[in-house]
Amino acid sequence: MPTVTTTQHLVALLGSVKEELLEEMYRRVAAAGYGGLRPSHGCIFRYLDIDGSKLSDLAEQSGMSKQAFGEHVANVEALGYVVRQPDPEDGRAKLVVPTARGREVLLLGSQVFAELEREWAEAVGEDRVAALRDTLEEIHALQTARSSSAR
Amino acid sequence: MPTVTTTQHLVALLGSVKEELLEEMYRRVAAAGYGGLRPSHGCIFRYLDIDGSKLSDLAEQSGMSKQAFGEHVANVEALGYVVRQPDPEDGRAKLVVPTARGREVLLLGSQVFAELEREWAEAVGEDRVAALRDTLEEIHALQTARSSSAR
DNA sequence: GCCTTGTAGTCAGGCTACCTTACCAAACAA
DNA sequence: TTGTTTGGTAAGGTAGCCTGACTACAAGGC
Repeated sequence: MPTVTTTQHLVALLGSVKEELLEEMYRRVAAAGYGGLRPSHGCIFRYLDIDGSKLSDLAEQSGMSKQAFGEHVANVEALGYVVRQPDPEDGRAKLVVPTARGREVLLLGSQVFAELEREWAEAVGEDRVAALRDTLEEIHALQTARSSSAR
Repeated sequence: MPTVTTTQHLVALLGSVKEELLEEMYRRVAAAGYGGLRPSHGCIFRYLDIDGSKLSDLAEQSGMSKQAFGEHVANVEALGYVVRQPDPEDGRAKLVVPTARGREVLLLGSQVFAELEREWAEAVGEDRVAALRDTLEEIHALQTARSSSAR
C-alpha cells in the first residue's frame, strides 16, 4: 500500500510539475504582452527556424500528424506570430515563417526558460536540478529500450 | 540557446516519462487479462474505496467535474470493473463499487506499481529515485506557492 | 515530353477527455 | 412546508489529437 501510494504519487507529480512549468512559462509570456498562446503551441516554436521551416518537417519533429500540426499553425498565424509562405524551392511546400512578433516570442521564450532554470537552481540547488534531469533521462532510456525490445 | 534547449528538454522529459510509465502500467494490466482500461481511468481507481465511494467525492478528489468523472465511471462500468449502486444512506447519491474483477485490478495495480518501483531502483539506484521524488516535490511546492501568492 | 509514383498540404469527419449550463430529485434547514 | 443546498444526469461545446480521401506539384523512367 505505501509503495503504491508513492509510485502513483510520482506519476502524478511528474504530470503536475510539467503542467505547472508550462503554465508558468505561458503566464510570463502573456504578461509580457504576447497573449493567446497555449502550451500546445509550443510544438511550433520548439523547432521553428528563424528563416522558416516546412510544415511537414515541423510536424515530424514534434511527432504529430501534418493535419494536427497545420491546425496549430493556423491558430498561431491568426494570432500574428507566424505566416505561411510558399516555399520558393518547392511549389508544393509552404514555409512557416515567424513574423517580427514571432521572433520576439522566440527570444522571450528562451529568456523565460533561462529564468526558470535559474530560479530552480536557487530554490533546490543546481546539482539537484541536474540530477533530476539525469535520472529522468535514464528512466526514459530504460522505458524506450523496454518498449522497443518488447515489440 | 543551450539553456533553452535543456530547460525545454526537461519539460518534454517530464511529459515523456510520465506517459511512458502510465503506458507501461496499462500494458502490464492488459497483458494480465484486464483489458479496455485507459490511463484516464486511473482517476477512478486511485481513490476508489473497496466498499464503494460516492461519485462526487471521487470527482472532487481527482479535481474533475462530476460530469466528466461520471463518463469515466460509465465506461469502466461497461467494462465490468465497477457498478453504480444507490447509496443506502443518501437517496440522491450513488456509490461506485468495484466488482470482483474491479478488486482484482485494484490489487494488480498495486503490484505493478511496486514492480516498476523495484525496476527503477535496480536500474538507476534507490537513492536516485528518492532524490527524483524529493526534487520534484520541492519544485512542485515552489510552483504552488508562487501561483497562490501571485493570485 | 509524358506518365507513373511519391510528397506537401488541406478538407472532412471522428475520437477522447475534459468543460459549462441547465435541470431533476432527494435532503436539509428555517 | 417551503426554500436552499447537494448528488447526479443531460445536452452541448472545445481542444487536441487521429485517419482517410483529395489536390497540386515534383521527380524519375521511358
